[in-house]
Amino acid sequence: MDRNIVTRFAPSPTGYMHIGNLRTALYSFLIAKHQDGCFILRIEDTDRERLVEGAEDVIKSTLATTKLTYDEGPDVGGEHGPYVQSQRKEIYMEYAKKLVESGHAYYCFCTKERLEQLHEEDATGGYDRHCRNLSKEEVAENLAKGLPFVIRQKMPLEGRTTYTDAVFGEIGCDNVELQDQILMKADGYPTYNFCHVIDDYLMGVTHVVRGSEYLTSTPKYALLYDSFGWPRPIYVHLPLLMGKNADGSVSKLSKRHGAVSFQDLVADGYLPEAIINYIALLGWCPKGEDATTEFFSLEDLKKVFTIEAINKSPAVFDFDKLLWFNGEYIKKMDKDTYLSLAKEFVNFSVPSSIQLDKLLLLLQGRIGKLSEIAEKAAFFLALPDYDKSLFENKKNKVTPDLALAVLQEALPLLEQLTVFDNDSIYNALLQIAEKLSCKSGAVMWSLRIAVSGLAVTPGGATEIMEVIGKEETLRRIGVALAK
RNA sequence: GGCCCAUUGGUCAAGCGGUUAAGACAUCGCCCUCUCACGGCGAAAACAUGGGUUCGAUUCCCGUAUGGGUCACCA
Repeated sequence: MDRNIVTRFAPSPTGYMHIGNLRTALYSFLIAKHQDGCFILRIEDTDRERLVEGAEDVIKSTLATTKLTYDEGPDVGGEHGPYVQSQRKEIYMEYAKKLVESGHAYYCFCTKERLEQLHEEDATGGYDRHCRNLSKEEVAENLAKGLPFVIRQKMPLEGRTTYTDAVFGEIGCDNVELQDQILMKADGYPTYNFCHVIDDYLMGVTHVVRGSEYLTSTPKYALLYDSFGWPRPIYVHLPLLMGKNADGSVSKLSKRHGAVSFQDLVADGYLPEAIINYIALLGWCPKGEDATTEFFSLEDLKKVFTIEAINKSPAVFDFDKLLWFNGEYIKKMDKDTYLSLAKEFVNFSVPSSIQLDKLLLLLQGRIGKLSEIAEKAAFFLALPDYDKSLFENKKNKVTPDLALAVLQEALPLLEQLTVFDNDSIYNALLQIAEKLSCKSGAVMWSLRIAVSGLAVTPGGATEIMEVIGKEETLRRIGVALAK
C-alpha cells in the first residue's frame, strides 16, 4: 500500500448502510486498491441532531463483512486522524477563520427567523447576503456581544467555475447561481460543504469518489480549494442508483423501494459476495473481452476495475437479477459452508425423523435466497391438504385410477425396504412401472404427489421419501389412498 | 422554475464513424429429466426525436422531447 492514490469512504452514521452507499464505498475502495493505494474510512457526524446510537458500528461491520478493509480509520488509526469529524471540531473553525481573514468567507448574524421569512417572500431567492459586507467593527461588536453566528462562503458574483470530473467530464456553473453557503453552523460544527473539503485536503485524498448528486455542488467545493490555494483533487462522481416505483417511474433508490440496506438484504438471505458482485456491475462494466464476464470476486474487481469504465447514466436496481446472482453463489458454495449458513435460516422446528441436511442440500440448487428455505421446506414437515385431482397429469398419462393402482403397489414394496435411501427406493419403484406397464414418470408423479401434496416440489419423489423417512412416507401414501 | 446530467430491448449493459448492434437477468418455446428446478438449445425484444458534419452515423455537434439530480445551520 502506498499513498500515490488515496480515496475515502465518508458516510454519516445513519444507523443503516444504504446499498447505494455501499456501492460508493466499493468503488472508492476499488479505485484505490487497483493501484495498491490507500483507502480511508471517515465518519461524518457533524449533524448533532441526527446522531444515531451504534450507527458507526453498522458501518464498520458492513465494511468488515464485505471485506472492504480500510487502511486508515476510526478504529485502525493512521497519521491523519482523528477520523471522526466531531473530534476535529477545532480544526474546522481554525480554517474557517483563515478564510474570513483572506476575504473568502464572512460572519453572518442573521437569525433563522429572518431566513425563514426570506424564504417565504421568495422561495427560490436564497440568502440575500445581508451580512456579506458588514464592517470589521460591526462584526467585532456583534462577536463581543456574544451574538450567535455562522460563517458563510463568499462566492464570486460573476464569472463561471468549472472543474473536470473523471467520469462526467467538464462540469461548470455560473457563479451567480452559487449561494453564499454556510461553512460553520451556529452550534460551532461545520457543514458537510466545508469539513469534507478540509478533511480531504488534510488527509491527502487524491480522488473524491461520491454519488452524482454532488455533481452540481462541486464547483463550490472547488472554489474552497482555490481559496486556500490548495490543488483540487480528482473528482469521480458515480451514476445514481435508482429504484423502480409502483407506477413504473424511477427515482433515487430509497427505503420505499423495499429492503435497500445491506443488513436488510443479508437478513433476507443474500450473501455479501453476491451483493458486492451485483452492485459492482451497476454503473460499471469491464472493458474489452471481459465485458461478457459477470462473476467477479473482490480480488478480481481490484484487478480489472478502472475509472474509465464507469458509466454516466443512472442504473435501476433490479432485485430479480440480484436474486439470480445470489442463487448462483449459493449453488457454488461448498456443502458444509452452505449447511451451516442455511441452518441459521431454519426458524422452524424439525422432527427428528426428518433428515435435515439432505433436505437443505436438496434446496441448495433451488433457492435464490436463504430465507426461501422455510416456505420451500414446509411440505416436508407437514403434508399440505390437497385435492386428488392433483394426481391427474397429461404428460405422464396419469389418471386418478392409475395413481391409485401405483400407490397400492408401492405400499408393500416400500414397506419391505430395509435400506431407505434414494437409490433403493428408486430401484424398487421401477418394478411398478413394469408391472403396470406404464412410464416410470407416471409412477413417480403419483408418488410425489402422495408424499408432497404439491404439484411443484424441490426434488423428485424418491428424494423426498428419503428425507421424510420410511414411516412418514408410508403414512402419507396411506392418506392418499384414503382420498 | 433556474442550473446541471443522462438517453442502446422491461432491467443491467458491450459498442468508442462502416457490426447480421454482443452478453446477462426477466419473459416465452423446445429438449433432457422421477415433477418443478438445474442444465442445453432457441425465440421475441433496443440505438428517444429532428436537424446538421461526413462517402457513411448508434457512435461527433446543435435543437427538441423524456427521465433524473440539485437549489438546507442534511450529508
